[in-house]
Amino acid sequence: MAQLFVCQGHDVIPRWREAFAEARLVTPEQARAQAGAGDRVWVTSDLDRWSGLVSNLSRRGAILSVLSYAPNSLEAFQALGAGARGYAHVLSPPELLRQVEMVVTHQGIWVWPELLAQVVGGAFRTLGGEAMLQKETLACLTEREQAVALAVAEGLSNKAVANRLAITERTVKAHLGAVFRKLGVRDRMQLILKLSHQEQDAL
Amino acid sequence: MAQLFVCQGHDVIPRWREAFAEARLVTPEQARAQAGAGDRVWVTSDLDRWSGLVSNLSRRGAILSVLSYAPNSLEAFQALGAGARGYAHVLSPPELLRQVEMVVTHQGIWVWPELLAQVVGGAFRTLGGEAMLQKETLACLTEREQAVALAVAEGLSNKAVANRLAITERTVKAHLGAVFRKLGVRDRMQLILKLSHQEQDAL
DNA sequence: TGTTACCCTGTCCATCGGTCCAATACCGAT
DNA sequence: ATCGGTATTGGACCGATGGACAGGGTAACA
Repeated sequence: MAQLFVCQGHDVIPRWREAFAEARLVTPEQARAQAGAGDRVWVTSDLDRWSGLVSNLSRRGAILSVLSYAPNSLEAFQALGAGARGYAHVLSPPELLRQVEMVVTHQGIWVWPELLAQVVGGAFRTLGGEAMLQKETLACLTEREQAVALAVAEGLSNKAVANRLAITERTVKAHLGAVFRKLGVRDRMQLILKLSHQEQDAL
Repeated sequence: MAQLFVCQGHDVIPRWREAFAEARLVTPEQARAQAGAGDRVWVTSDLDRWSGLVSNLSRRGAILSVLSYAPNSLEAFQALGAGARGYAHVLSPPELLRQVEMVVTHQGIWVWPELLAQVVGGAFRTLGGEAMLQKETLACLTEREQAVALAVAEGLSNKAVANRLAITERTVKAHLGAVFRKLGVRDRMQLILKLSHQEQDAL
């Protein structure tokens, strides 16, 4: 469970060593070579292709946090989208870094406090809008059919939907068949498109 | 620093007491009366006006987590938008509940794992960073793989893609396999979800 | 009581989808 | 000229999917 700080060496942050005595400073290349599952890896967003590094290491099971000199919401979502679980200022005090580390090691998300409101608020508005569009097409479905349709629209397999709704896979198929018939689609792929993106349903 | 579980009493979850020995079960009214700054409050989403309760208590400094019998992205955003910091299944095992508690008390966000991708993705789209991210994901594909990926993202079957591109269905499978590998997705549904929010600008 | 709608389950079967094993050919780079 | 990447196929395997057919149960309603 190594604690790795990825940087180019041009600016070593003493706060990092204060926060984690056992921290190791490594180059991006060393990080790619050494980081494994469970390692806590900290990446500064001034590195070249930092998001690629983040997604690479996070896919390998490492726990990523991104540190930025100028935190902003877009970069925050780039970080989270790439698989990072933490996003904070690069000069955060040691106590804060330890707090971030505590959160991310427990499967949590830690975002720079000033951005948290936009993160949640903005996301909620879009989801609300999408929900309105979905409501129309879902209106003609029964409650259970809607649950199945929405689960399928998330990319789940029939087995996964059955597991989530605590019913058999066969029942999922039955509901799904009804959904296809009512919405006039042929398969789950077109259902996903219909629910996730309304405007082009000329199929 | 009380640990309060808000419920109507009709279904007391023993896991809650397993997770937190000092937990107190309270009604929504009791919660409004007793909860104060620093208290950890757990609310089930089957309560009437649960989101109002959540926003009320969170404004008073309590640390809110929402527990749902059927977690879904819309409800997750409602919860986060109302000020909750945690969102999990109501039947989560005690270890998971303690993990959530650990995260939220350290200023973190904890979201039911299956919803995390959507939470991040939905919020990212809000800020208009979608097109850039999509171009980045398509950039690592060859010209032919992009054509196949985009056709599949329209909901076409392998056979239909083969007809459009004037190649064999077998070849479509080959390209598609490469696309899955490079983009780190498991099947065509994940691919659709990854690409369905852009199109129109890559051809 | 019969009807209707919804929810749940089962079996059978044809097709589709994804991955494994190959192979051939083109083209640029070393 | 050999090597690596890309594009193109083939076959085979097996799980996932969707449709057809055939039921079970509950609840509301005339």
